[in-house]
Amino acid sequence: MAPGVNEPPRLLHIFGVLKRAFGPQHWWPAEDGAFEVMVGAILTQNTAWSNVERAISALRAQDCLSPERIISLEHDALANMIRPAGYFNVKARRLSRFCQWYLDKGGYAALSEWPDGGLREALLAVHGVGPETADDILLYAFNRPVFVVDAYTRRFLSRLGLVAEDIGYEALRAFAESTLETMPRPDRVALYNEFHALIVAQGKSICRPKPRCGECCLSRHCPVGQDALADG
DNA sequence: ACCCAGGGTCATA
DNA sequence: TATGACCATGGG
Repeated sequence: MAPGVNEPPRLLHIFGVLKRAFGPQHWWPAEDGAFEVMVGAILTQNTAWSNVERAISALRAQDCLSPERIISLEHDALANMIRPAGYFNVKARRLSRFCQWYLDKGGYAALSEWPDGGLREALLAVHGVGPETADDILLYAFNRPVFVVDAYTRRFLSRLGLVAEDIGYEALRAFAESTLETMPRPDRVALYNEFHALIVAQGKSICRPKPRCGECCLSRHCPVGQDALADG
């Protein structure tokens, strides 16, 4: 059987198992602005979300949660505000560059007109925006049908035996997306949104004691994994 | 004290 | 092309 064939039911079944186990995640809900989502996507690079929340709160408290304000700040001022998110010198530069690009391109309304692929290429061309950050922004800020791949996703799907442990980012993304391509676009956006959040939720809860043990996380020792692996 | 987190870039071989 | 170093805070 060719790779990918007959995978949609399996992935959809896994999605159902995760949803029943962890419930709705409501990540980056519409009430938060799209710009805040983008800031969060950059600040959360290799960083716990609880730390990112402190940084975003600090930005909001100083009325600096806008691209105009951010590019107007001195490096040290911005770095100090986002200090709790870690890598503050690196991320201050990345935030500034991103905001400059964002304004240069005309802001959210203008960028919303861009096609999926063109927007993704443009995001990846911004210094400090890699594949996952770009896809976070595409999915959660621009509602584009992109399956976000992160360390949890690779661990999760490889331990289920669906992909190789060392599969590359684009290959894994293509795998996850191609298997669900027949679904209507708005449904895919909603599904990818919740799917990624649920994978992170299971990764945090089940992997907590020994994240890299290779035996927890939906392998044979995990009850959720047994459900997910069962034929649905 | 140690390990990890919703990564990405850059230098080196 | 493929590793390794580096960035840095806060929680378990």
